[in-house]
Amino acid sequence: MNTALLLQNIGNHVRLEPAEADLLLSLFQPKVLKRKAFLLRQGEVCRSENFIVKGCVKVYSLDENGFEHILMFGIEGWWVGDLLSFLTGRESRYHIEALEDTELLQITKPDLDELYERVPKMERFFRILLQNAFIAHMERIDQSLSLDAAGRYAQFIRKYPAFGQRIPQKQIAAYLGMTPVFLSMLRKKSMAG
Amino acid sequence: MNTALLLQNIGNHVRLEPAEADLLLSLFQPKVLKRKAFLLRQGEVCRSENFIVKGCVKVYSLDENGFEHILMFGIEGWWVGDLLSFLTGRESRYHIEALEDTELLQITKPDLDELYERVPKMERFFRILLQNAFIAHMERIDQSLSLDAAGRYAQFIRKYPAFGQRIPQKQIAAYLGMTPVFLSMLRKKSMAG
DNA sequence: CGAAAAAATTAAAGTAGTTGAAGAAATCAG
DNA sequence: CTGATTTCTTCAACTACTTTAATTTTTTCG
Repeated sequence: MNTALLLQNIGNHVRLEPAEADLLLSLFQPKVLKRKAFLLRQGEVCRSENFIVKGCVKVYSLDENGFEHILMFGIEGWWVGDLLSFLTGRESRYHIEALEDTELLQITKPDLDELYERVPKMERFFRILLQNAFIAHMERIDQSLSLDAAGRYAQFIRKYPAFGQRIPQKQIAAYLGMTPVFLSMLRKKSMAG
Repeated sequence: MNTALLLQNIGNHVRLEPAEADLLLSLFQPKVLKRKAFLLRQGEVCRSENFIVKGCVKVYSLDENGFEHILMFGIEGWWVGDLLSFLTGRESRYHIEALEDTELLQITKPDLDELYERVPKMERFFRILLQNAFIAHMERIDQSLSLDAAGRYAQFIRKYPAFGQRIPQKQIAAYLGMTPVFLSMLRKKSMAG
């Protein structure tokens, strides 16, 4: 599996010695998911943090009517998991499912703790990761409060142009908080206007 | 100013030696805000992380129509700021304004960096803080996707019963993403039902 | 490739939430 | 304490978005 992408991702924020990089890689396990396979199911405990080497996943909850609400997508170079479950050992509320055949590198909590012990600067790396995720979530909340459906779609396409191509509209609607029918109507309108 | 609350808040997550606690307190500055005074304005750089000793603030953005969208409230024992601006030095998109007369303890970025150097376990403390904030935001996004206005209000009251007493309905509406008029109508209906 | 499943489009009817306006109640500042 | 300001309530008209359902287009995978 392509471990270079992981090292490059980490290298964006902290500088690792070769020996540290070797140690780090030894603590990650590769995992392959077929399209529609689950990395995590609601009710399970999330036992790993997961770096996406290839492919695409969605993190979502299911409400009592069986509707999906997508919290995030992840593609190559992104990290996914359920942090609350991972850290506390509680059951996750979320499903994580592959939208395409996907390759991951996984690290378990004991191994991550060992990594923090032996390569303390990795604590900094994960703090930065978390900061970025936090900021992205804050912006998303702001947008969900300030923008109507058309505005949220426009922002989404501007911010993640690649996703527009790659992810079915139905899923994008479940991420943006609108029905696929309405999204289709918006797109038609914006073509015309 | 009541510094015990800050030490207690930190003590929930990391154990400090007396000397470390003294050093830490020496790096925080007290600040007092009158009701309606600003801790931060849109366009300014957020120069401090702020621990609320007493009082209540709101973090909000203003849209082009002049409507407020509240990202979070903060009361005694909470931390507020604009992390993106604080970390990157970019201009903030948010206002932070006191809803009541408020007392804060502030730490600047240089002083926080010094604190990390001299008391490394504080890096862990802020990571935990960030994790909790991240998880709370994730839950809020999930709710904004899954719940209608009535459900969001019910959840808010359940999760933050104190806020229901203390914060004007108008502001709660701006936090929950609905109009004050509609919130008033919901409340009337739920009294009856 | 070809049959079957999933996704996208369109249209019409329905509903949750908004807007504007006006009076009543609560809170604030001098 | 009092006048001024802000907040809350109520109502009726309006609109952004949903729902249902039928048809077409695209994608999947054996």
